[in-house]
Amino acid sequence: MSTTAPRPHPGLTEERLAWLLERLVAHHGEQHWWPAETAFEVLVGAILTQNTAWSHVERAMEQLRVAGLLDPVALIEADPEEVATAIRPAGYFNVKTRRLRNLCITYLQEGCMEGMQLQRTEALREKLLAVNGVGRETADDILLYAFHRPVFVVDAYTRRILQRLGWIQGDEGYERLRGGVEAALGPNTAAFNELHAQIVALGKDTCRPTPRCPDCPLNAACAHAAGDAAGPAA
DNA sequence: CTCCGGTGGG
DNA sequence: CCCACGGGAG
Repeated sequence: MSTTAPRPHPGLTEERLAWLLERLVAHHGEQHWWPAETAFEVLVGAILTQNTAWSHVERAMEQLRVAGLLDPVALIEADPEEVATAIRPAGYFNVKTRRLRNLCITYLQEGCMEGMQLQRTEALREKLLAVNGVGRETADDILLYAFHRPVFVVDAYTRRILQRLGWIQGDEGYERLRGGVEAALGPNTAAFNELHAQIVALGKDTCRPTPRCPDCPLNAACAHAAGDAAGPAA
């Protein structure tokens, strides 16, 4: 029947993911994402945070707010140079200016939050992906954190952490990993919300490119901390 | 695979 | 000083 839904990932079990979420919440406390004022700001933040630290996004958002540009119509009608200047701290300011504009146009065409909320998740996802500048992760950020749909967001941190744990290979496709987590935890918006936020926190603070395993709340069960790091290392 | 990019941390 | 950052498009 479904040709788009990948089969569940064997290494991603409900037990493991529930354990992961519990351990991370115990270590960081609840993250209660998304850190934005309004649902529209979630869409803006989702573009601005592409390959960019959130601290820089916050400054860009504040400058948009001050300039009166934190509004879909204002963003579309504004001089692109003014938008680019406002979001400069977030980097990629020229591409992101175009992407914000593209997203705002679709947002208005689709009837803003009210109109889009009426659509089924898969249809809405396709509409978001059709926007130039919105890829799978950005679309899923929006679906989960603005529309509260039970969609799990896979990012670079997710891959790195799950791979080091030894639960996945690491080269699986995006949809495979998303589907794997979703199948294991069931359609649970609150769990997907918190798990992704916790994964980001761990990826930033502990499970970094050079991992700080001694400080990691997962090290007792982690293949990487146990020394199973892949590669020809001695 | 390459480009887009300012900013804070190591 | 270098590098990594809630990615995506051409």
